[in-house]
Amino acid sequence: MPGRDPLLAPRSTIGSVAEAAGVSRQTVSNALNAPERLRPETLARVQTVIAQLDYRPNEAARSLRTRSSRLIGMRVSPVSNGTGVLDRFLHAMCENARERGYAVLAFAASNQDEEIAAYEDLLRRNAVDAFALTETSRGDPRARWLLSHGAEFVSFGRPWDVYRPRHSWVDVDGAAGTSAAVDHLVEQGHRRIAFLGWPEGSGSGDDRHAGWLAAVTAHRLARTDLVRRSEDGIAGGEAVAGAMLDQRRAPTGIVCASDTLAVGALRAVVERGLKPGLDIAVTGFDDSPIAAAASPALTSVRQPLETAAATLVEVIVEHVNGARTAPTHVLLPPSLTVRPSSQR
Amino acid sequence: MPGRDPLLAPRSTIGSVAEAAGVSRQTVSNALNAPERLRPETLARVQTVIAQLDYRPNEAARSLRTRSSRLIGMRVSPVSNGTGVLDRFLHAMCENARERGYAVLAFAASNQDEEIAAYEDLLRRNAVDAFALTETSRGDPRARWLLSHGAEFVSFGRPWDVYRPRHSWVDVDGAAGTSAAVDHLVEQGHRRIAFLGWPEGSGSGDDRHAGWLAAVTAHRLARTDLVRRSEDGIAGGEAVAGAMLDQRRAPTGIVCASDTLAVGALRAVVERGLKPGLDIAVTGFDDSPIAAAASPALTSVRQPLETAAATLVEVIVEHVNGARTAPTHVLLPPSLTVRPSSQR
DNA sequence: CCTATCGATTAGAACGTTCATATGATAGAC
DNA sequence: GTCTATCATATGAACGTTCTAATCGATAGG
Repeated sequence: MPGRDPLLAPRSTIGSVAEAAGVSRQTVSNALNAPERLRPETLARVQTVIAQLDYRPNEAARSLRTRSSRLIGMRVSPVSNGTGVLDRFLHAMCENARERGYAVLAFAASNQDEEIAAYEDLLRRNAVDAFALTETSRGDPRARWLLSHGAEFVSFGRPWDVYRPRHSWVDVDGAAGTSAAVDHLVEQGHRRIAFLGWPEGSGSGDDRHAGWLAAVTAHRLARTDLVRRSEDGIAGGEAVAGAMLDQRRAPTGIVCASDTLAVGALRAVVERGLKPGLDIAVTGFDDSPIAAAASPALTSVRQPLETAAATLVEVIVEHVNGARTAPTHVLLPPSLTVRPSSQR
Repeated sequence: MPGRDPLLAPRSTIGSVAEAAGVSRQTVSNALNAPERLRPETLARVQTVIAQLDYRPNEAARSLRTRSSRLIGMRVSPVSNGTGVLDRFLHAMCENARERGYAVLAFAASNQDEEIAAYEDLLRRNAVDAFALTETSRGDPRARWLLSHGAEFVSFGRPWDVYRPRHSWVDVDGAAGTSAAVDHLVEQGHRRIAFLGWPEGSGSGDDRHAGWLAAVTAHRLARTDLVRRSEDGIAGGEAVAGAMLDQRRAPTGIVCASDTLAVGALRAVVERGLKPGLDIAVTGFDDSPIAAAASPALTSVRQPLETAAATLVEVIVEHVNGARTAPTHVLLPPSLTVRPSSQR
């Protein structure tokens, strides 16, 4: 750590390093960017001086010359839904980006139009090299815009309405998650297993429903009268799950599309004097903090966000530096965090 | 929106705008940065051309020349404690930064040493203009390092161990929050009100305890045997609150230093066959998603994070552009979100 | 009418890096 | 011994902006 105040001390540049090492600026540049071009002894000498002066290349100058900022743009959502999924994802993105010499530029936008305007602004200003797209939806205009403007990006989430997407994506297999939840409930001896999800039309919501349906079919279980839908929210989950518990052939297990719906379902179970876990098993999705805080603690599908972010950063960086051109699609399996809400 | 692919089309520069408008580059620069220097008709002409070509200044070139990146660095925490406080804060930072032409560079660091190394790296690379410091603690080495290296920064959180800090900070008055919680419980008719907090030594934890103590004293309530401490966590809160409920003169209200502890306390209440809200009132801190999801929903102290972020960005930007030199200290009052856990 | 002052605009350099190309040295082939 | 190929390093230009200082024209004062 240098003892000098960097604002008062004259900053070291590639020129001062070159002078001190008795080589040209280009040789210093090569020492950093293409060390194999230097004779070992020259390399060692330059590296010593770099270390002594604690030199770091000026990012703006590098960026101006190479037209690359080594920044990945990512919108941070205005509506925090409380699951913390995107925050975990953002953190993992930062870690992985850092390992590759990149950083993450976080920006806010209150809707998709504003987000696209921010894309355009950041691109034209040469402020970012690429974007990470999150919260993809059906008919998402953002991917279309980025594609038509030749911008580099990778989405976290599949483009649900495109058969053969021309851009890379990384996603978690939500259907596998709800299937695993059904499998787990079957192991616990349940035979009537319901699905509590969101209104039809959302890509990930329909995917989670499909996973339930596939598993229930594979286990040859009943599936009529066992699907209910509600907007995300505790109150909605409570109402809809309650109605289902009151029906003639009530389920003994409820697989939910979110932790919030699952907490609502748990409330409905308790209100009716039933024992959650013992009488009625409930599972959630995302393994958010409220899953661990619920009473009883909630079994939940956990997304491998760290792996997803690592993959996404890797693909983005390779797209940016040209090492990868073809669209890449990666689907990761989630895991099930088992807690008392589904155990007898 | 331009119909052209920005990667294929030749990008417009300040030079192409100048040519098209029949003025010099500097005049275009002035049109953007000091419009008052231009004759109104010249300004209008240049602005028209800028709009036609949809010109945006290259950020790297600007940054190189002015030595300012218009980026605010902020570490995103590796350990997400699940409250979502810092995520709400980050989002609010992004929004306010954007309004002032700044953006937020998010970076990861797994401990304070690594965080300081990241500061040094970003500063020497001229990658950021300033930092927002979060999660301040007693004996925090980060502020000292930044001060001694002449870096601009504002901390979210007071430096608890410094009498007259030489840097600006913005914070939320945690003591006022726990005081408000006590006042509220008194209004609900409670007389024995306990405090459930963290082990002594953390700045914000001690502050929250002080607020409880002040309010309890002001109301002339008992305070012996009414303070318990535990590491943050549901299990810890449950154990410690349970022990307190079992004691001879048990409290009827429990003010907690976090939502997690409060959820634990609620469990202890329910386990003993007592009615939360009716028999024993519980309050949390941070109004995190688990407060709304708890059963019964948890009364909690809510921090004005949006205001805090707006203030912090304003102070940072003024420090950076020299409009403010003296350290500024802003303490914001929190509010109490009242829910069933504290109501009869 | 000459000069001083002021406002609007321009010219050229500078920021610190990397790119494309040139140079010099060394070694191998004939 | 010269010619070529190859490797290591150096040279000068370029990236796109803003800074400093200069220029030009108009207005006012003597």
